[in-house]
Amino acid sequence: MKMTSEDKNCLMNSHIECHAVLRGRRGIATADFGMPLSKCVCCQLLTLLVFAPRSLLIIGLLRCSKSCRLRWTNYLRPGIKRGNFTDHEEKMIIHLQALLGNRWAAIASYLPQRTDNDIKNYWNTYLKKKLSKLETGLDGQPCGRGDGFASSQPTMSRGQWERRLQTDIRMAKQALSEALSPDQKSHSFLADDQDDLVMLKHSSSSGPVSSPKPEARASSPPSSTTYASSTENIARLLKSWMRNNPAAKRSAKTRPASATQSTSVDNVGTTGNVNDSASSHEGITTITENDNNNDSNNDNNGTDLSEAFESLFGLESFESSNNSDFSHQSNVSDREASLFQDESKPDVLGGQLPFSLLEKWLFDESSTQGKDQQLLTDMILDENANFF
DNA sequence: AAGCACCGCAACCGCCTCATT
DNA sequence: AAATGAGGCGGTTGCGGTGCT
Repeated sequence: MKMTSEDKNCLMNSHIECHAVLRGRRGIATADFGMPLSKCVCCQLLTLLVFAPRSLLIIGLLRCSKSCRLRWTNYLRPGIKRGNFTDHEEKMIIHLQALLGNRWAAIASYLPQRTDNDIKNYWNTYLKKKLSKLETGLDGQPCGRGDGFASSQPTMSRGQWERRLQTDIRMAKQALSEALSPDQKSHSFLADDQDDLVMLKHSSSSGPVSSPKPEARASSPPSSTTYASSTENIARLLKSWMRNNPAAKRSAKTRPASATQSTSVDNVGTTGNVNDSASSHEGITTITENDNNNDSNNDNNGTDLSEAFESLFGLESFESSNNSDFSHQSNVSDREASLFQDESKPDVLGGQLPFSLLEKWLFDESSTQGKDQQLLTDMILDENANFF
């Protein structure tokens, strides 16, 4: 029932804002902190605060701890930015939504000043309509990514849809073959890629969770692999980007080498047939040494992939920089967890978020080198090319 | 000015997972 | 191992503001 000094500081720092916001809104009041029974220093509203570990309960205001926490995280927490989404943020949301589906918390983790609720609202009230308008387009024909990215399939006959799908697969196959030809990737991997790229292209508002035509992805296991597929997409595409971006490579290589080994999410296929030796957890796979060898045998992919993931994990490292003495073993599981499962919010109090590799990858549109990246950009943006 | 429709967004709800007892 | 509670998350609701007629 004790309040840490950090909690106090957070609440204190936001007190004025809290008060301004809360006053007159459903009778919630802020209070003078530290005293079980106190008055708000501004409005003198009598408020009883009981602080519990990681939560606060405002008695007498008919607020449960859950409500209070929610309000804090979504509204009162210092550093939160509301409204006025920038173009950059808008693009981030659109791209990430296409990749991750409606995993707002995950998306929000890449937009440190935004809450998942805010992003969700923005998507539902604005972006979805905007994209929907776009896709129904000038010619009045749906262009295929519903609900924003439109599973507008209902307006498309099955035959049309299948033809389109086949075209997409062909295109993806060709592009991937070109992109991956130096690597001599295995056939199964390639097939998996095609699948995912098609999924990317057709992902709907509910994202990969509800592929427009489940039967078209007959090789896919049930929905449990959905997120795996998404993170895998990011991993794979990041890998490509890393391979074609020397600057990114250099950046990745500046990180401690101990963390570069034996981490990958590259092998949880939607088909689930890529690496039997891999163990997965919520779509996150810890690749075995054998798998790593396989990767490293394929050109320098293993190294690059590790670097890519190290960089990805670096997204979280700023958040837990004081945990940098993790053992190698704990690095693997912890980092995976923090990246794809925990998806915890970066500490917005702690200062500037470094421009993440993922962001760079998402927006490095000016770069023309590398077919992979071009492919990626094309795949994601082609149908929204005129959108921005 | 009044009525209405629409929109944005904070809050709520229910489900799930995880930690603790 | 089972029960319980807290937190996280995504979907939905409803209130208040705004613009139009």
